[in-house]
Amino acid sequence: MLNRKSDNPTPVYFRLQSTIKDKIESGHWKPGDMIPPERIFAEEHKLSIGTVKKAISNLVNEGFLYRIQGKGTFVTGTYLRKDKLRYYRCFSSFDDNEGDMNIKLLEIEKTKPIPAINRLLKLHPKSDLFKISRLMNFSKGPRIFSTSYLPQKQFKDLDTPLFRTKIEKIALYSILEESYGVPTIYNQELIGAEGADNETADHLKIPIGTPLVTIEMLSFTYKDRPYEYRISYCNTSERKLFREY
Amino acid sequence: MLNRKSDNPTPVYFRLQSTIKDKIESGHWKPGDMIPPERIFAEEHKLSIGTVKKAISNLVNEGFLYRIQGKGTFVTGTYLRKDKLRYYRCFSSFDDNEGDMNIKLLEIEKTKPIPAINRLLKLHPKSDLFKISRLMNFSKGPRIFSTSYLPQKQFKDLDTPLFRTKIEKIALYSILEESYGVPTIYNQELIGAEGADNETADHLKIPIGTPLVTIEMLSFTYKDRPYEYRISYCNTSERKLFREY
DNA sequence: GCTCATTTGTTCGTATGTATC
DNA sequence: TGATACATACGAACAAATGAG
Repeated sequence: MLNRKSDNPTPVYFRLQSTIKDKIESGHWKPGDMIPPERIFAEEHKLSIGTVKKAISNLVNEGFLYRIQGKGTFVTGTYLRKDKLRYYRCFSSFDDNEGDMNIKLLEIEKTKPIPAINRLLKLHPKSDLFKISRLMNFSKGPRIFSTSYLPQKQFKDLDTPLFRTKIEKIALYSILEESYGVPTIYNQELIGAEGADNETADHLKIPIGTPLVTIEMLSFTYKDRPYEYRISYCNTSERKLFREY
Repeated sequence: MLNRKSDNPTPVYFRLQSTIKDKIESGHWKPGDMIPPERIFAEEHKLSIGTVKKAISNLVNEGFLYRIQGKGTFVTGTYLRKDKLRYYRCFSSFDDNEGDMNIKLLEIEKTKPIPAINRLLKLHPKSDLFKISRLMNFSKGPRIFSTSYLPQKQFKDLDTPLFRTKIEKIALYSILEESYGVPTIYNQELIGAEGADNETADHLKIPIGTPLVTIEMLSFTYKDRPYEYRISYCNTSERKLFREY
């Protein structure tokens, strides 16, 4: 079955990796699921245990799986990649501690397509969107005003009361993963600075024109599929945005 | 020598990893150097080749080494980690191409200690610094004004004419690695927004008060030792700063 | 262009240790 | 305690790339 020679120079362990990754990306195995033990893979594909170990440990390194000795091998969800993926943390200096944050949902509504955003999300030009506006508060008041756009078709029912209450308590990416099986694999960002406009100044309780950091974020799930476009306006007068890489 | 049992539960391959890493971090093997072949490690430490392979491939995954089939195993320099470490790229939109950049050296001089910076660089409060000011130009003019501070003691002769000409042609981190054996392992950043002050506005040829992205960066080499503090002011009106993670 | 020694890459298989339930 | 699952370690055989001669 999975055998070398013939005319395919791809290593066996690599092809096994691909078949496992496919089952994850197709949703056959979901975040948190236990996949079959190494022994089973070895028997089914007539491979040595070492080759199976290599395939799995590569997927562990790539972040798709994690292993617990004595228990099994499991599919990684976003929450486990969080260290790498978590959005900006807020610090007042390099040696500061991170501040606490809470989220207020301002609005969640269905909107008509927005050409530039539909294009970024690789959607049909006529696909409708969800628009979610939120305010992030730190100790001394509102600091980040963000608006997210998601495909309506992919995330039905996101505007029901159930989700509205969840959104203030659980990170948006957790909801999308748990309820829709869409884990976050990576993000892209464009960062700029702008003076606060009327609406943003109002939300953040600052004078119009105050310099803000703008972060446009595009989030991707399996197979490089974008699923959220977000633009955030950050008041960094008290706390700046921290990143390590 | 490297043997299990006794009363040390640490895996053998892990201890071999540590001894190799030590030789790299102490400068015994420098970026670009070839380390001894697997066979030698196996013989010297009386280990099987598989165990040596595991230790080395872990260090490859951690980014300390890279291997070329048929040639050998080599110590990684910053230039090979560049994909992960390179500073912000400039894009006008998510699907844009990266713009070209050139660097102009404004000034390189010796300065007295600056308490806040000496503390961040973990230097003695009386250690003198180098101050390097540069201007990054993109197609449509100057866009980033940055000032770096480095320990004078660690980077002697950085203000000689030889380095002055190099700094405009080669990235600063390459110079520090090649001439002083200081590769970059990771960076920390604090990001904020500010209105341009007098001096910065002058350099970037923009009105005073124009919103700019400020990036404070702390660069680390082996063993979590900071070696550079840099503050950059970025005019993002044409091109924003791009990151993927 | 070819051969050969060297070095890493792949795959196999076995035995034993250790964590979980 | 036993069954199960992953972890460590050993070692052999062959493949594939590199570079020197």
